[in-house]
Amino acid sequence: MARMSTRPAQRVTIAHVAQEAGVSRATVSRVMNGLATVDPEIGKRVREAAAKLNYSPSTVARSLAIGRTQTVAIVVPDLANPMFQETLRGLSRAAAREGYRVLVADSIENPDEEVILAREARRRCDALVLVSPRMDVAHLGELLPELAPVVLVNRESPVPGVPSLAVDYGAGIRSILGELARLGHNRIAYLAGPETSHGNQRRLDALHSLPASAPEVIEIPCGAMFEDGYRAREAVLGSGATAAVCFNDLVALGLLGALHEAGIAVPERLSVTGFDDIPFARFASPALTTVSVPQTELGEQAWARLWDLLNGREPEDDVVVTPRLEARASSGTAAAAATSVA
Amino acid sequence: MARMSTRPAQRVTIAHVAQEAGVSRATVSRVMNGLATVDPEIGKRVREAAAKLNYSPSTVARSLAIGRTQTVAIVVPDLANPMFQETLRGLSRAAAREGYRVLVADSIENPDEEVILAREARRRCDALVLVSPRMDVAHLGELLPELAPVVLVNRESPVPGVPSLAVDYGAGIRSILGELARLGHNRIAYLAGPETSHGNQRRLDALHSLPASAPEVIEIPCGAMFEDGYRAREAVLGSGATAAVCFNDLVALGLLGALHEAGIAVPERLSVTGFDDIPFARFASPALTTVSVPQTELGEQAWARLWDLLNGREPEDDVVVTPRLEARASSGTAAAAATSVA
DNA sequence: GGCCTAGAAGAAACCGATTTCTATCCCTAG
DNA sequence: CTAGGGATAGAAATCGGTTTCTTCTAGGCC
Repeated sequence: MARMSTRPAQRVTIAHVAQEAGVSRATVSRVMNGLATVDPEIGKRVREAAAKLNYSPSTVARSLAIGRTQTVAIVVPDLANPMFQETLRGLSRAAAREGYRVLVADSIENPDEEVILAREARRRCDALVLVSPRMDVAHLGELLPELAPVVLVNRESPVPGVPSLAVDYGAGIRSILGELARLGHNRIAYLAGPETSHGNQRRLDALHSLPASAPEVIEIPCGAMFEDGYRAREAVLGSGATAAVCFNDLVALGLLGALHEAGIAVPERLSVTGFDDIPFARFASPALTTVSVPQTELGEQAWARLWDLLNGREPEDDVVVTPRLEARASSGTAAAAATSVA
Repeated sequence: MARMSTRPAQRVTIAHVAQEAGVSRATVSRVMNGLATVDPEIGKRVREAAAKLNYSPSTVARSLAIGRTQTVAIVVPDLANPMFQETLRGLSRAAAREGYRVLVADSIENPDEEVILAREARRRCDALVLVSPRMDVAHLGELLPELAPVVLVNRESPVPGVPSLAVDYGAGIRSILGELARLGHNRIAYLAGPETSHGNQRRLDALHSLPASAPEVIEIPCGAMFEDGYRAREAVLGSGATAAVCFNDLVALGLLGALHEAGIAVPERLSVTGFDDIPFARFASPALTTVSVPQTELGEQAWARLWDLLNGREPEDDVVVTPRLEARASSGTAAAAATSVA
């Protein structure tokens, strides 16, 4: 049987080591944790016994005894999204420096599942990071206290004492629109994100409260993924807009791909902008004009807040990140684009 | 104190619920797990007590008692790499269907750290997935038995009984070279990946064992990331090659970006190919010619193997995926490109 | 009506660590 | 010479569940 060769030996516990070394379990524990003063001779004997038996302590038993798992969970709406991957990475690397590990839970854009997942994930871990929760504010307000310690990313906290690292989506949208206005665009298409997305709501709020002098904005329902942007080409072209402001970079890149296939010059006939500044944005051709959200850093900041909370310290103040405009080649002056209007 | 509002109430244990319902802890456990036959009246009382106290069982204690954590770990060399993100996603979603969660560990391309991480991660979880381990084959062979149940992704297993999901990198490279040869290229640059990457070794092996009729290959040290490809432009142009075969899609896209900035036409003056077919490849402009590795599916397959192992079943046979050529717009016929040679 | 059995719930052991409490030993100081 | 004190290591309680074993009750059958 091939499997036999890989079957691990019967688990070695602290009791086995204690017996082998001829000491009590307490002493083994002390030696393994380098605690108290233990006779060097005994310490040596214990370590040798542990090595001989290839002992490795049970993390689960240890967690139960000390009341900590040294693990935090992160709940994201969609693991396929580069933004959430960045947050995960930032969190994971920052937490690792403190010896903590990260458990991931992917709600697959399902707000109900999200609530269940968050509860369940929290029970397994010492703390929780909720990224862009899709649940409505009522659920969120109800849930947060029982999830504490918890940190919100990409959304404001409705509960005092729950730190949040938010992004000023409105400012981001306004800086993009400002840039496009400067370039002479006065008819702009907005490719909207998922309706459940809090970030999309904020972008829409910003669009709806623009001064009268701002460019006209046509809203086109779209989505959050490549494919959504790719499929939106005709809707955008049909709108007569000279620029397309996309919900995020993925949508923008999808649209760019579709435009390229149709031989439509960017930015000559249509300017395209994204949101987030994912790593690919800079390397797209044409390089994508977008606003940068330092998502990796938000992941690291989330860890810093959690670490404060876990140590009973008052966490640092909430942060509202203002995205920075990254004007690149995919946006240009609104020129003869009007010819595409009927 | 703002923090007070978020401090969770003293943990509610099964003993509290038992007392509240006036039954034993054993009965509460039976009710919570829907086991055995419990008097409906008592069941109701227990459930009410649990609800009233807002009881949620300790996963840690439960794990210790039943000897399972319902968690698996995945160790990747670099969380920033879309390929590994895909594997993670496939694994996470497949495991979730069985009620399992995933712990991530990022070795940041450090083979020593990788060994430590793998051991540590395994202790916390029921099983382990090692993705593209960078450690040498001796370490790997030594480590795998003690990590079992474990599954390898992107690398063959040197230990019988440890399932592996490998990619036939050689076949991938050969199909790319075949396509380029067909297009008339006879001087090709290979932008090599990290030296510790097993996948890179395999690609090199394939390149070194080509028939004499194959195109000439110039090897250029590069890397695995965007930036590496971006920086490689001059080396590629200086080599006089008419096509650049890149270690992976990231490198290819970085190179494409650099070429675009320099106004060098792709594929007219230089054909560029990638490896992996990450989601962005199709949407790049020009769309990237590459070979597809179904990494999400490998993640799902990894879960299937682990699930078999966890249930004492013989896992399905190892898989060696042959990447499929995706000929797109970034490769074309080798034409007047020879003019770039001195 | 009495005996046997099945079923339901409690008591207690267990999972594998940590940690408090206690007992012992040895050394020093009065 | 003995009481006090500090250092070590063992015994036992604890963490919060699960599960085996035991007890008790009630129902069925002769």
